[in-house]
Amino acid sequence: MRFSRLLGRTLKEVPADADCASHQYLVRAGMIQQVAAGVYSYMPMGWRVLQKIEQIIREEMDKAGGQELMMPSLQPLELWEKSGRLPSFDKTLFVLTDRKDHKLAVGPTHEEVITDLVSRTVQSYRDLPQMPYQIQNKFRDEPRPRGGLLRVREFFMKDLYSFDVDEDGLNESYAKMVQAYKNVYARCGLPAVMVEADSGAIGGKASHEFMLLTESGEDEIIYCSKCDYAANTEKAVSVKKGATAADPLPVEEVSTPGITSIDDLAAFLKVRADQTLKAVFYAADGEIVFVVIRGDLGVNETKLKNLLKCIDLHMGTEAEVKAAGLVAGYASPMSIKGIKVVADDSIKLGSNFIAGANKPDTHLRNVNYPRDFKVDVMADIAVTRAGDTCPRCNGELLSRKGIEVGHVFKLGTFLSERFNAYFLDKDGVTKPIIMGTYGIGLGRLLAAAIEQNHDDKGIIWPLPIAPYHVYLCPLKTDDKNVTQAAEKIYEDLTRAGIEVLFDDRDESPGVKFNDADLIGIPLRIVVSPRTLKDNAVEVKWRKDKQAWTLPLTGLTEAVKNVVCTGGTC
RNA sequence: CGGGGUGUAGCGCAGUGGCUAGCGCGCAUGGUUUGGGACCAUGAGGUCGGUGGUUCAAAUCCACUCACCCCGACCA
Repeated sequence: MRFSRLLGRTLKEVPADADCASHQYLVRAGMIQQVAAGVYSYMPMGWRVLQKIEQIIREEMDKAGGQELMMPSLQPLELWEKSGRLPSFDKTLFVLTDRKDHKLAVGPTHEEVITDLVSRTVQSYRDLPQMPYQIQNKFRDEPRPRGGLLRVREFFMKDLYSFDVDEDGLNESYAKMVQAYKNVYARCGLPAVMVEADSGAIGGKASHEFMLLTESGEDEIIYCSKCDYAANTEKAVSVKKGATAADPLPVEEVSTPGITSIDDLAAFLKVRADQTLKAVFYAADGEIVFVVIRGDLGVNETKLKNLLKCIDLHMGTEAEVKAAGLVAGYASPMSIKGIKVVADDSIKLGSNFIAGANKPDTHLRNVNYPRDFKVDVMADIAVTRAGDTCPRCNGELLSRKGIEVGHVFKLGTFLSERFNAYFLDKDGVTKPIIMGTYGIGLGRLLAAAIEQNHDDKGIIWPLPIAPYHVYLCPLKTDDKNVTQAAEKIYEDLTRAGIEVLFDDRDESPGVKFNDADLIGIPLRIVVSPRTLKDNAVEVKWRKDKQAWTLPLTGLTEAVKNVVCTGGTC
C-alpha cells in the first residue's frame, strides 16, 4: 500500500476527547473515527488489524471444531420474551419498531437465536455435540461507553455456542474452547491470563474470563503468589482469618457520641476493626436488606446480588434507610423486625463484637452471634483484597489490573428448556441440550493490544496483528537512486507476500519517522543515500532502539527471514 | 440514571456585549529544503452545537434543548 493513497490521516495533536492511550493512538494514527458515543468507523488500516485478529480467531475456532454461520442482528422481541432475559438486559437492549408495529431487538448477543435455531435442527444425540459460531456486530446500549474502543455500543464479536448431551460433553467443549482461546491470544502475541469469573444470578455454572494485564484496565484480578488460583475480584474468595473465640460476655451499652464510621469507632474504643460489626443497607429490587459484616471487611455487591437473586441492587438511600426505621451509623442487627438480614460468614469468626445499638450516639459491646441476633441468610459476601489468604493453598493473594478480552461460560440447560431444545438420547429419553457460550470482543482486544504495547511515540503492534509487516521509508525522494531502489524493494517484497506500507510521500525525515513510530508497524526499512552508497538499506524493529543494515542483494529473502523469525539475521 | 466538564475552520485552541471572529497545525499553489514533526510567499476553508429570548447591537447575557467527554452502578 502506498501511503500517499491511504485513506486516513495521522494527527500531531492528541484528540481532546481521547483519554486512554489506545484511543489516542488509534485516532492519531488514522485507524478509527468516532461516529457517535460508543460507535466507530474503522479506517482501512484499523480494519486490517481487526481482520487479522478475526482470521486468527476463525482458524482457532475451526480447529477446535467450530462451524461458522451467520445470524441476523434483527431479532423478534418474542425470542427475548421467551428466554425471560428481557428484564436483565433492560435498557441495554436496542429495540426498534417495524412498519407493522412489530418490535425487534437489535442483537446484543445471540443465545436466543442460536438456541431457537438448534432446537429446530437437533433432535437426536447423534446430532450432538455442536459448536456453531459467528463473527459479527453486536449492539448494546451501554449506559456509559468509554475509552475509545474499550467499551462501545456497537462492537465486533466472535460468539460461539456449545451444545452437548451431558455434563461431560459440556466439560469437554469448555476445555476445547479454553484451549482455543489460549491459542488465539498466544497467536496474537497478547499474553492473556484466565481467571475465575462471576457467572451471574440467573442460571450459569462455571465461568472464566481472559484478561490482558495492563495498568489502565478497569477490572481487578486477584491471584495467588504461590499457586495458580486467579479470579476476578467480583468472584474471588479468600480464607478469612478469625479472632480466637472467647466466652461471650454480657451485652452492655457504650456511649459513642458522633462516632459513625468503623475507623472512628475502633480508634475511639481502642479495638481492632475486626472486633466490630459493620451494618450496611442495600435496596434489592426495592426491598431494604440489612447486611452485617465484620468491621474490617467490605461487601462484594456482585456476591450479594447473586445471593439475593435480584436485578437491581444499590446502597440504600438516606430516605430508604430512614423509612425502614434504621439509624445510620448506629444500626444494629439486634432488635430489628420485618427486614431481611444478610450476614457475611465472617461474623462467626470472633466474639464479643462492638455493634450499633439502633439509637443515636450509642453502640453495644459484647454482641455475639447467634446469641444476640438472628440472620436470614449467611454466606460469603466479602470483598477479597490483595494481602488476603489464598483459598486453595494459603499463600498470599495479590492483585493486578486487567482488561477483559474474552469470556467463557457454562450455561447449562436454562435456555434450552425455555426454547424446547431437547434431544432423544440413546435410550430414547428426552433431555435438554446442555449449553455453553464463548465470546471474544475483537475491537476491545485490538484496543487492549495497544494499551499493553505502546510507548510515548505510538503503537508497537505485535507482528501477527500488525496492519502491515514492513514500513518502507525512502528519504530524499528527489534522489532518483533512492526512489528507484525503494520502488523496486516495494515491488519485490510485495510479490514475496510481505505486507508493505510504502511511505512514498514527499515529506521530511522527521515526519516520516514520527508517523512510522505512531502507526507502529513492526519492521522499518529506510532507503537513503547514506546506506545506498554501500548498496544497503537500514532495518529496524519498532520495539528496539538499535537499527542494522541489510544488503540490497538478497534483500527480499533476508527480510522474509527476519519477519518470519523475528530476529535480526 | 446521579455527579463533574466541554461544544468557535479538518485537528488543537484564543476570543466576557461593539466595526470584516482570530492563532497554531493541517489543506491548496509556487519556490527553497531533506536522517527525528524544515522555511518563504500566496490562498481556500466558519449557520460560533441548536431553538427561543434580552438588546440599537449577542460567539459573548438569559432560558430551554441537543451532542460529546470524564467519575460512579453494568459488560466482550
